[in-house]
Amino acid sequence: MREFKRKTRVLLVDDNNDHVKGIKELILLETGYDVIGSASSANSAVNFVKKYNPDLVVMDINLPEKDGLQAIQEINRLGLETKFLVLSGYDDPDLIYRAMKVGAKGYILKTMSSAQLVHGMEEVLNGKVYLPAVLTSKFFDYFQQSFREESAANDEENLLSYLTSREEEVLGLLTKGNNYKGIANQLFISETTVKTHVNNIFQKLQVNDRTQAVLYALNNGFGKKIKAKMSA
Amino acid sequence: MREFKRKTRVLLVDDNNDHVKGIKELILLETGYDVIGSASSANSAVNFVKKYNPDLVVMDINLPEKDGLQAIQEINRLGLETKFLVLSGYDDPDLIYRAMKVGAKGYILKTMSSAQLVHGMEEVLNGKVYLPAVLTSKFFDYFQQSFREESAANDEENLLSYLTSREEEVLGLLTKGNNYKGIANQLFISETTVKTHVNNIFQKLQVNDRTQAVLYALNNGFGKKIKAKMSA
DNA sequence: GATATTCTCAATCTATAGATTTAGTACATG
DNA sequence: CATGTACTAAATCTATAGATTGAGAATATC
Repeated sequence: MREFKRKTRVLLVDDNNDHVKGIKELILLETGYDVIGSASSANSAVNFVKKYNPDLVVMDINLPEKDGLQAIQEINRLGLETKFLVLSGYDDPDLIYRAMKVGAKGYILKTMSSAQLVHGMEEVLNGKVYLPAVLTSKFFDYFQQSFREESAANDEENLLSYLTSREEEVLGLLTKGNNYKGIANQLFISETTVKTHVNNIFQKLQVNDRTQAVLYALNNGFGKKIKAKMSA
Repeated sequence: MREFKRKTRVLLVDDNNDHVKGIKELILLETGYDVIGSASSANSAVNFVKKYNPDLVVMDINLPEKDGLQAIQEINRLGLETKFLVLSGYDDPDLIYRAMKVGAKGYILKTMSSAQLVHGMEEVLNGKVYLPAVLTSKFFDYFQQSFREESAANDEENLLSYLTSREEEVLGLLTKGNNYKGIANQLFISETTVKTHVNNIFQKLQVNDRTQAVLYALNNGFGKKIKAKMSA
């Protein structure tokens, strides 16, 4: 049986033409890869993928106008098998987190070696996630921090705990976008009573209007429950 | 200056006594480690940490009654510097995800080599996250899946995309709880102009008031966009 | 150079939100 | 049974939100 492997079709996305050239040359040194195009904006990247369905997109995420993460998200919604390897100049935990969140399969820095880039491409194409150890640590710093803050916010002094059950009920309807009349109808009480409750809620949450009350509620775990699962 | 490095104090948590013995012997083969105790339940692990404040906890998460993840969470709330390396028999993406979520710094399988265990311990103690490539992939499978489901619901036609950049700016301030006056002051425009923008926002988002607009924004990914940074 | 969009603002009007005071009922607790 | 709290409600008032119309300036598009 003859060895006949279709070349991997790659799209490069970067708004800097020199970068595109450099990376392209680098990739073409490897057998098995074809750079079938390049794009310098998120929109053109999306259009290119729609037309030519590359196997892999190597992309910078710092693009003019719309950023690369949005492009990844849009393309992923198309339901294709496109893999994304982010090639970024930044190692912010926040950026890494958001890239992985929207569905990137790998993230490497422009300062990393070309061997690492090629290795990352291979891993990603094999269905794995490629995130160098340094970046993995940064990702988890951010990931775990977000949960620490969440549980810290729930602790401390949560003003929501001072609400009576009726007030909680009213606040719940506020967070659904109801006005006084809507709440009154749903709770079978008068509009003035609702106003009284809402005013008391404002006092307790130390806010001035319903929008702030709703924001306080959402930011402080109102309505959130811990889903406890049994472990194996 | 004399080389004098304090030994790393390790707590082992596993409900199987044979496992504890085996791991303990393994660790003690390494210089620099002291196994200062072992626990066979989540509660006794928590109590042990409170009393003896180990540097590292190597733990199985499959424990009777309360599971190891809860123990990690409880201990992390104490505000100590305790590092956790999960040593599990299972490689479920869900388990890995939850372990990392509650603050584990590493996760390795019992089937992995002792060299890998020791390496993981070192990495974790150095403040890094240790997650073997196979498990990293599993973690991200789960992680990304959870967002795919979320964005599938939010997607379809996102009305936020019809907003002009100025309207986005105004909506951003609305989601901070500002009233007309506050927005006008911050954008250096008149209050009536703000009202015009807000009205246009309502039209485009098909809502009736600011609370609904804010809720729509928050539920449809507003603000989850990249804060554009200058590229190198 | 005509057209469309965006951003700006005023003026005016109505509707709703929010503040405040007072008060009746119910219920629990000491 | 006196006291405190939660829930209900009315009345009244002010402040803010929101709808609508019209219009000038800037910029981009064709």
